[in-house]
Amino acid sequence: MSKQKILDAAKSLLWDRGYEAMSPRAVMDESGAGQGSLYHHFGSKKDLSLEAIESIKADLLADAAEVFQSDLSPLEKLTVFLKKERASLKGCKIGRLAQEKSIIEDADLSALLVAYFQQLTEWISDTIAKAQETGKLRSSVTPQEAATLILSVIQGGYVLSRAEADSQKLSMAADAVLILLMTQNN
Amino acid sequence: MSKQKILDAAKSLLWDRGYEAMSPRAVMDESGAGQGSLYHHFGSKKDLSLEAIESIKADLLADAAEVFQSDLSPLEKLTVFLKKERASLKGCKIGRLAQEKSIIEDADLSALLVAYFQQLTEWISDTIAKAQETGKLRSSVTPQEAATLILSVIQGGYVLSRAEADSQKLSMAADAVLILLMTQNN
DNA sequence: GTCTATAGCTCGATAGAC
DNA sequence: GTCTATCGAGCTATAGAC
Repeated sequence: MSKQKILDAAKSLLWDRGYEAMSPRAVMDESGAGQGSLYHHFGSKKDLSLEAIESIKADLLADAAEVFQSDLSPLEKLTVFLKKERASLKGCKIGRLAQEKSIIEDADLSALLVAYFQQLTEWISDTIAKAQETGKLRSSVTPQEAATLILSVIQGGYVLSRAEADSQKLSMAADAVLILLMTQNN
Repeated sequence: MSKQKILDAAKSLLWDRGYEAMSPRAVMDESGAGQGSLYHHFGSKKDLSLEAIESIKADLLADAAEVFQSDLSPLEKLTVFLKKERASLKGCKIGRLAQEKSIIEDADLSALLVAYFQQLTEWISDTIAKAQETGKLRSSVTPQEAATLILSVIQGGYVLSRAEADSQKLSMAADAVLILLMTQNN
C-alpha cells in the first residue's frame, strides 16, 4: 500500500522543511506515489500533515515513555532524558513546527503540539517531584517550573545548535541544567 | 525615500512569517512601494533580507548592550536581561530564522545568526565570570556553559510559549534558571 | 487505487516606459 | 526612482479515464 509510503515521506519532509515548505509534489517524489494516490488517501495537504504529525508525536512520546515509564530512579530518568542523543542540527520534529504561522493559527494542527508538550511536562514534573522528595534535586523551583525549564533548554538548545551550526550547544545546555538542578554542588 | 519603508516592511514580515514565507509581493503591499522601487533598491529577495536581518540584529544587540554595558552589577545585569519583557508568542526575531533551511544553508544569511549569538554569548559569559568571582553565582558550571544555558532557555521559552499558546512559559523558564544559578538556595 | 491533464494562483525576477 | 506588463516555474487541488 502506498499510503504508508506517502505518510513516511511526509514525516520526513515535515522534519526537513516544515509544514509550509512541504509541497505535495515533494511528497510524491519522495514516496514514489502519484498525485492520484496522494489525493485518494488524503483529502488535502492539511489532512496529510495532521496524520503525519500525529504519527511523529506518537513516535517521540513512545521514545520518552521508555525512559519515564521504566523502573529507573527519578534522578536516573532525568539524567537519561537530558543526555539522550539528539540530532541537534536537524531540530526538534515537533518544536520546529511551532515557528510556522500556519501551524500556530490552525486549531487542529496546533492542538498536536500542545498535547505533545503537555504530556512531556507531566512526565517530567512528576519525576522531579519524586526526586525532590528524596532530596536528590534542589527544591528552590517547583516541579512545574523545573519541567518547563528542562523542555525550554532542550528546545532552545536545538535552536542555538542550528543557529550557530554547532552540534554541541544542545548537549552543553542540557548538561548544565542537570548540574544546576542537582544538590551537593556549589 | 521608499527604501526605508521597504526595509521596515521586510523586518516586520521576517518576524511575522520568516524568510521563506516573506514574498516580495507582501513587502510591496506592506510598504506601499511598487515592484520597480523594490528591485531598484535591492537586487533580490536575499539582498533585501540580508539588509533587513542585519538591521534586526543591530536593534536587538543595541537593546542588550543597554544592559550589559551599563554600570549595573553583574548579577543585576543577568537579572534584568532574563526578566526583560519579551513578546513570547511572536518568537525571537533572530532565533526563529534558525528553523529555515534556506537560512541555515546560505553562508551569508546564517553568518548573521552566528554573529548575533556569539556576541550575546560573549557578553553573558563575561558577566557570569564576574558574578562568580564575587560569589554571587554558583561556580558548578563554567561561564561559557552558563551563557549557553541562558540563551537556550530564552530561545526554548519562545518555542514553548508558541507551541503551547501560553505566553507565561518563557518567563517561567527564565525565572527558574536565574534561581538555580544563584547561590544560597536549596 | 492509481494515472494524466489541467486549473487558477502566487512565486521571484526582468524589461522597458516615464 | 517608480510604474506597469510580463515571464517561467512551482504551488494546491480537481477532473475524469483506467
